[in-house]
Amino acid sequence: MKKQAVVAESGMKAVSRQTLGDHVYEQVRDAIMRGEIAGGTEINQVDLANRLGVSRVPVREALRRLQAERLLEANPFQRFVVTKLSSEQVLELYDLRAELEVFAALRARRREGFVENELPDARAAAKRLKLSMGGEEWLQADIDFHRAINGRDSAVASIIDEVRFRIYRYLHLAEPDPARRKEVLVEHQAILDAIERGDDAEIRETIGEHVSHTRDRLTKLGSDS
Amino acid sequence: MKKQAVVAESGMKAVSRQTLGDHVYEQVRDAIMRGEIAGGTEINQVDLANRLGVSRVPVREALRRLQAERLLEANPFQRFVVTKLSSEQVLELYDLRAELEVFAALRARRREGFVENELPDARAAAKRLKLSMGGEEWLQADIDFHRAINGRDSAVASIIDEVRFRIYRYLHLAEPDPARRKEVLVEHQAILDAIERGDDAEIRETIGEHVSHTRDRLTKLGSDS
DNA sequence: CGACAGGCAACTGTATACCGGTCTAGGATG
DNA sequence: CATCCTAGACCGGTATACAGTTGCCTGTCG
Repeated sequence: MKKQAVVAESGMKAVSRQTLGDHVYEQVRDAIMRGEIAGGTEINQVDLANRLGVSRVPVREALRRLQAERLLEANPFQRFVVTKLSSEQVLELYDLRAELEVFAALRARRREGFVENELPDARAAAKRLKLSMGGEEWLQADIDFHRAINGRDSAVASIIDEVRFRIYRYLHLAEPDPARRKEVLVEHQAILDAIERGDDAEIRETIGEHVSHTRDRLTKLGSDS
Repeated sequence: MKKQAVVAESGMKAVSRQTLGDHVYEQVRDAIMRGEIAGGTEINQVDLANRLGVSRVPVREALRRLQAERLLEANPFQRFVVTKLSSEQVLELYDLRAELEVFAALRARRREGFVENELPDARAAAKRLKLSMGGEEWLQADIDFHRAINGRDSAVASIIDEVRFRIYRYLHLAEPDPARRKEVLVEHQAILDAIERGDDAEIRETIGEHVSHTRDRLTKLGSDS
């Protein structure tokens, strides 16, 4: 337990350090997103701290952050609980995300340097998607794709991320189907083309298509918590 | 300093307790929103803890929450800094809020019980606005109005709140002008009418008007941090 | 046999003391 | 004058302690 202030010793480029709190935050967030911790689960701080080999303080800070992002709720008697979304809420957030993605894409395209920086990244992510049709990498590539067309480090992009975090584990259910994945590739390409062409209406339409298709799948998967 | 776990002794209805961390969170958040702590200001945890009469632990938790909401920025081993937004960022967030408000209003109106619950609240808030043309209460009434038409406890509403928190202190500048306030009243009434009538296009338009007017004022106020 | 009071264990929120790491202002040094 | 160095100031993190809640377990009593 004497591993205090662990500094990433990689290159001389990684300026941004990570605190233990950051680490805990990511671990828990990812576990929730992957669905490894079911909605409604209570979180035991001491247990979590032990499991991650840290003390309660960084754990609590991480949990507070997750609370602020609404991945956790504080239940009546001050216990953190993994937020459980009703299917209505999932759909609401999903629609919201669609709205935000369109908004972000339209703005990103107009930004200085988008064509030189983000667009190639989006293309690369689309390519990676094509390559990993069945693999683990698929979801990450999907995320990267959307992040690229949202315009990185814009305010909207960070909010989209937040929404994504909240619904990710429910989306999970809708995606692994190979047939659907093939469709996704086509839809992504359509979005890319639209952005490349710079046609606002077309951007709006293609993103809308993409999102509403996934939405339909979510709806079909029915209404368990 | 023996005021631990202070329970609200009001009715037997107030189930939710407030932790000291909640208190710190609100204090700091409101101070930032009111512009009492300028953007770029560094925050000293010990100092803040002393000033509020609590220990460092709840302070740190509160700051982490504010970090998650992007009212503060943190780099490890440096101080928390009050986020400073460029005028572009303010405008981006403002446009985003417009988008979100329309989205939220359209959805809220369709919801069961909206006409019976939120709509009257919106009317009441509009009335309070009319009464407090110059007063302190104005801003609170404005907030209440928007919250009501956003549909309380929807997911979108909470995100709108978050956006509002971030830009509030900049909006501040645009509003106190009496002439503008009179306009706001008219615009609010138009929104209310549109919602009451349930005409989607009109809702979209009236909210868009309202928001873009404020936006214009923000733009005119120029680009200081 | 069931209801109920008391007690105990498990947790949380908070406080306090303390440590090592990091950043920075300002003085010493060349 | 630029550069280096150093002494706080401050932060992230650990360990520990303690009060207040809650839920559960249990023994008692009707």
